[in-house]
Amino acid sequence: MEDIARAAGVSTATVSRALNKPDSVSGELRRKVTSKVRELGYVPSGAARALASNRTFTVGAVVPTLNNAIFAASIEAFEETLSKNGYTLLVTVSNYDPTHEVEQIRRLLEREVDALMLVGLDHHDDAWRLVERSGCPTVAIWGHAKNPAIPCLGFDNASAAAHAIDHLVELGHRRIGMVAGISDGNDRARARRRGVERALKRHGLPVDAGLFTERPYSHNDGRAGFAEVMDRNDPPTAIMCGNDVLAMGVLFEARDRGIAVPAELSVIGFDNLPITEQLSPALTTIQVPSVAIGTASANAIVAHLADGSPIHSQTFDAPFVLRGTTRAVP
Amino acid sequence: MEDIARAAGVSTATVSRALNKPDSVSGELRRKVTSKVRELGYVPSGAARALASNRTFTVGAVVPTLNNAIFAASIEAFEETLSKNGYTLLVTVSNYDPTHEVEQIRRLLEREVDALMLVGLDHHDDAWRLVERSGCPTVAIWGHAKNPAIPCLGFDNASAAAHAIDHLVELGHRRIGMVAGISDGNDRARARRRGVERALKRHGLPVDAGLFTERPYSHNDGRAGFAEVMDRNDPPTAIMCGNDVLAMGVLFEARDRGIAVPAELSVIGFDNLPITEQLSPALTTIQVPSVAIGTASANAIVAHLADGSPIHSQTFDAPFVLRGTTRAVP
DNA sequence: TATTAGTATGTAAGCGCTTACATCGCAAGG
DNA sequence: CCTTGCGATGTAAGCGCTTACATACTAATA
Repeated sequence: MEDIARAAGVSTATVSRALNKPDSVSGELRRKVTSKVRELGYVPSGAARALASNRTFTVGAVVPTLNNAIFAASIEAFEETLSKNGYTLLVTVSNYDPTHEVEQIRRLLEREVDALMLVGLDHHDDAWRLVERSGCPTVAIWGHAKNPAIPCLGFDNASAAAHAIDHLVELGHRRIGMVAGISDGNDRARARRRGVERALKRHGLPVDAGLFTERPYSHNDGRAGFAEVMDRNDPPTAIMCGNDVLAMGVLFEARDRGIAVPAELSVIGFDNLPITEQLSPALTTIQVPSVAIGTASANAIVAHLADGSPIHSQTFDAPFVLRGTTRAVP
Repeated sequence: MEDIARAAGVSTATVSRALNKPDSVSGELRRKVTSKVRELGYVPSGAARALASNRTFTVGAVVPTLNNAIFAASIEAFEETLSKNGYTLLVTVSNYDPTHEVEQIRRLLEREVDALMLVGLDHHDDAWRLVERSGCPTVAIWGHAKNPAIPCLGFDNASAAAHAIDHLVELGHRRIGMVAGISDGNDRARARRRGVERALKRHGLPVDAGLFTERPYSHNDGRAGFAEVMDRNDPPTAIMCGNDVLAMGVLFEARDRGIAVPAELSVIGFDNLPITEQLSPALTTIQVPSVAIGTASANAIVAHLADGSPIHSQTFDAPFVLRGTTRAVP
C-alpha cells in the first residue's frame, strides 16, 4: 500500500480511502490511485484490513452435509447473494454430528466471520454458548419456532407434513406409515414426524409405532425402511417419507418388489428435488423453498451488517405438490 | 490475550506458544494457560494471527456450481480433509462464467487463502495472471494435461469417454450420437466430446455433426438434446452423454416417447451419480472419482503447506460402469 | 568450581491496514 | 479584508497476534 501511495504521490490514508470510500476522495487522486493499483497489481491484505477495521467481510456456514441437493442449492443461493455484496462464504460440514458442529463453529468464530449461518435449531449447548459469547450475528435456516433464540428463516415442517397426511386421509388411506429421517438431534426431521403423528391423531387414526421407522439419508436407507414397514402382517397403504431421497428409495424398492405405485401404494416425499418431477409416476411431495431461504438469509445478514437493521425471522411456504404417486386407497 | 497472560502470570509470548506449539512450553504453564483460556472463553483473533504469521489456515475453492452432486461430493470431501487438518474452506461459485471466476479468485486472494483450488484448466487469462502473481499454491481438480501450468488432480476425460464408445461399437452400434455438455470454456466437456469423436474415427465411423449437440446441465436440457438428435431422418441407435444428468434427461424423454432402453436405444452417462444405479434399467456410465479427488487434493495442499512438499499431478481412474442401458444393436 | 549447552520465558518489534484527529486550502459570508 | 466552515488530505496510533532476539536458569561436563 505504501508503494501505491508513493507512486501516486499521496498518503496511505488516501489510498485506503480511494479504495474503500471513493466518494471521499477527489476524482483526480482517485483515478491516480486506482490506476497505480492496477499497474502494480496491488492486492490488499484482508488480514490487515480485518485487524484494523474489525470486519472480515466473511460469513460462516455450518451445514449437515453438501451431499444433499437441498442444502447444496440453499448454500449456492446463499453464496451467490453474499458474493454480490462483497462477502465471502466459509463453508463447513458437520455431518449431523453436534460435537463436530461445535468445533466448526469455534473455527469459524476464530476466523472472525461477520455472521454465522446454522441449519436448524438443534445444537449442542456449547454451540449456543459460543455463539452467544461471541456476539456474532447468527441465523438458523430451516428453523421454525415460536420464540427462537436466534432469527429463523425457515418453514413449518410439522404442518407441511401434516398437510400431506390430510391428503392421504382424504384419499381414504387409514394405514399410513412413515419412513422418516433420523430425528435425534435434528429438529426438522423430528418436526416432520411429529406433524405426521399429530395429523393422524387429529383424523382419529392410530399412531402405530411399527409403521414408523427412522433412517439416514440415502436411497438404500429408504429401501430398507420401506422393507421394514412393509414386511409386517398388516402393511400400510400409504407411506410418507422424511425426504425425497428416502421416498425415491421407497419407490425403487416398491418397483423391485412389483408393488405398483400409486395403484397399490401411495408415496409422498419431502423437498421436491428436481428429479422427482421426472420420475414416472412423478413423486407427490412438498416443496422446500431452499433457494429462497438461502437468498433471503444472505440478504438479511448483509442488511444487518450494513446498517444494523435487525434480522427478522421469516416463515416461508412449503406447498404440497400433488403429482402421481398418490391415489385413492384401492 | 493479554488478559490470559495476566491471569496465568506469564507473558503473551508464552500464551501464544502454549496455544500454537505446546511442546515448547513447560507442562505447568501450558496447563495454567489452557485452563485460563477455557475459563475466560478466549477465542484468538484469526486476523491478528494471519497478519503476524502470514498464514490464514484458510483454503479457497472456486467451483462452477454446487447444484451438481459430483462437485458437491468433491467439495464435501475436500472440506472434510481440510477441516481435519485445521484449515477452513472458502467456497465460491463461478456459474461457469470465466469473468466471474476471475472476480472470485481475486476475492479469495484478498482473503489471503493459503492455497487455491480451481476446477479444470480452462480459465480466463486474468485468472492465470492473478494466480501467478500472487504465488498462491493452486491446484486444478478434474484437470488433465501433459504439462499443466499447475498441478492437476483429475482423470482423462477423453479416454474415459472413448472407452464408452469402444463398448458401443463392440455391441455393433454404428450410428452413435452425443448429448454433450457445453464445451466452450469447459475443458472437461470438451475432452469428453473430443474423446468420443476420436474413438469414432478410430473405429472408422463417420463423425456426423448432426448427431452431436451441446446442452447445459439439467434433465430438461438432456431431454431437449435427445429430441434434437432423434428427430432426424436417421436417428442414432446409441447416445453418449456428457454427464449423468443429461443421460437421465435422455432416459426420461425416451420413456415418454415410448422408446425402449436398451432394446431400441443404448444410453451411456458420465459421473456415476448414486441414483443412476437405482434406475431401471440402471444407467451404464463412467465413474468419476469425485470423493477421491477432493480428498487427495486437500491432502496434497495440506502437506505442501506443512513442509513445502511439492504438489504432484495425479491421474485417477474413471472406470467404465457397465449396467443396463446398453445392449447390442437391434 | 567454572564452563558450556540447552531449555524455558520474556521483551518488543513489527505484520499492513483503518481511522480519529490535525491540518490545509478555499469559497462564502460578514 | 477577515472569519468561518467545510471538504480534502496527511499523520500516526493502534488492531491482536507471532517471533527473533535477549535473558535467565538448569544440568551436564571438564
